[in-house]
Amino acid sequence: MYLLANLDEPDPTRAALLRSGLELLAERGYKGATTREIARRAGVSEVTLFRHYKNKQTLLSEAINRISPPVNQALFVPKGNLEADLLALLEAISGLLEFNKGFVVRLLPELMRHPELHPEGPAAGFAHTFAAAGGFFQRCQQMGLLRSDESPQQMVVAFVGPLVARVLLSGVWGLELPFDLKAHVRGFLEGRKNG
Amino acid sequence: MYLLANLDEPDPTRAALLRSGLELLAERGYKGATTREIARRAGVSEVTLFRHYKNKQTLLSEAINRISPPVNQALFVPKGNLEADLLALLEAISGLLEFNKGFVVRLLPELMRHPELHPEGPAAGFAHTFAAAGGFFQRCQQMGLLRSDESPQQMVVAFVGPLVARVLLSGVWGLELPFDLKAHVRGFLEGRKNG
DNA sequence: ATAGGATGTAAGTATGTACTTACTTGCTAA
DNA sequence: TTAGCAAGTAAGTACATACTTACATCCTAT
Repeated sequence: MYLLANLDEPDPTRAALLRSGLELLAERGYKGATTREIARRAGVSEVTLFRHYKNKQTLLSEAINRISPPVNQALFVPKGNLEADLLALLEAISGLLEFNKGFVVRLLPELMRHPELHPEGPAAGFAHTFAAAGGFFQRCQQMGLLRSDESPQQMVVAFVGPLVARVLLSGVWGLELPFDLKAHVRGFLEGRKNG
Repeated sequence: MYLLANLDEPDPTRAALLRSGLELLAERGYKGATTREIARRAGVSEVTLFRHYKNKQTLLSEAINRISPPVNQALFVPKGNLEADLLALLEAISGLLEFNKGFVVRLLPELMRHPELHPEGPAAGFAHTFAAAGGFFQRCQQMGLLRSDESPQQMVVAFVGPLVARVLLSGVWGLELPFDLKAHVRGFLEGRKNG
């Protein structure tokens, strides 16, 4: 069960197939996600899978195009206390990444290998979330809370990037690095705040 | 041809097999890296592959355990001008990541999926490089150049993490974010330097 | 010259996988 | 009660893959 997989499919059979297809794609890759196992994990027969989707690629492609990361939009609006706002944002993203770490790290590269699975370009959900974070920093700059000698996008990378790196290092090499969110906010902020 | 794949194998047939095995593992995943294609790309017959390695897993496992990232060790010693030292370090790591980005992003998750390929734990090369970067920051703290309210490891993550994240975002979603190394050093340093 | 070692070619085995066809079962709506 | 729809079971097809066996060829060192 992954937070990122918010699939929105009323038919329970199709929903189960989409979900298990996505899980297996992340766990075992495109070739490793066999139709037999997708069906088994969804609790239906393999024949039923092929009655609902004309082939494996169609099923997985549909599942991927329905992913959307549920980040609370309110967090992208600065409320005044910058340090508190940043910490809340960082905690939300960190929690989401932590909860979905296996999923994120394994699924994304599989999508790189199989562009035919997302022909409409980068999944809309991710691009949107990223843009929202950029908007947050831009607003902080306009309000004079942050200096403007770095682009908002660069700030997103500098602020959130370490979390992504940590997920990778932990997932791949088992390197569980201590990382204190408050200290990161402090270091980030002291190097960028105005006045 | 990847910088990260510094395989050190004198026998040319074995070297070619290790290299093409590693490339295909990154490009197509474990299942997608077929012995037929590994042999073809190495310029030998499939039978020769099995004469040198008892099976596919042994070949790929050996290839993985020989990877070592060639980072110049001298860069991990602070020379005095902290801003210049950090920039040099960041540029070296950034260049290495950029040059190998497809490789890094695709190979690492494949290793997560197949722990049997690196049974001895995290590949020595990576762990060593990471520890060296931690040592750099620790020395800076001892010399009084950086504050000590963050651990050296946390500093590594905050400093290098954004580069890793950028490689991921660019490779997976095609999001080419501008990222100015000098500005990152400045922001990082201003939030952490002493005095 | 020749023996040994590394390689190639041809063929084959066993298995797994995507996908199909034919027939049966059970639930639901008229 | 019954027609129809969604699902299951059983079996099979066609193909790819990991790995093997048997035999021929070439190059090199003695």
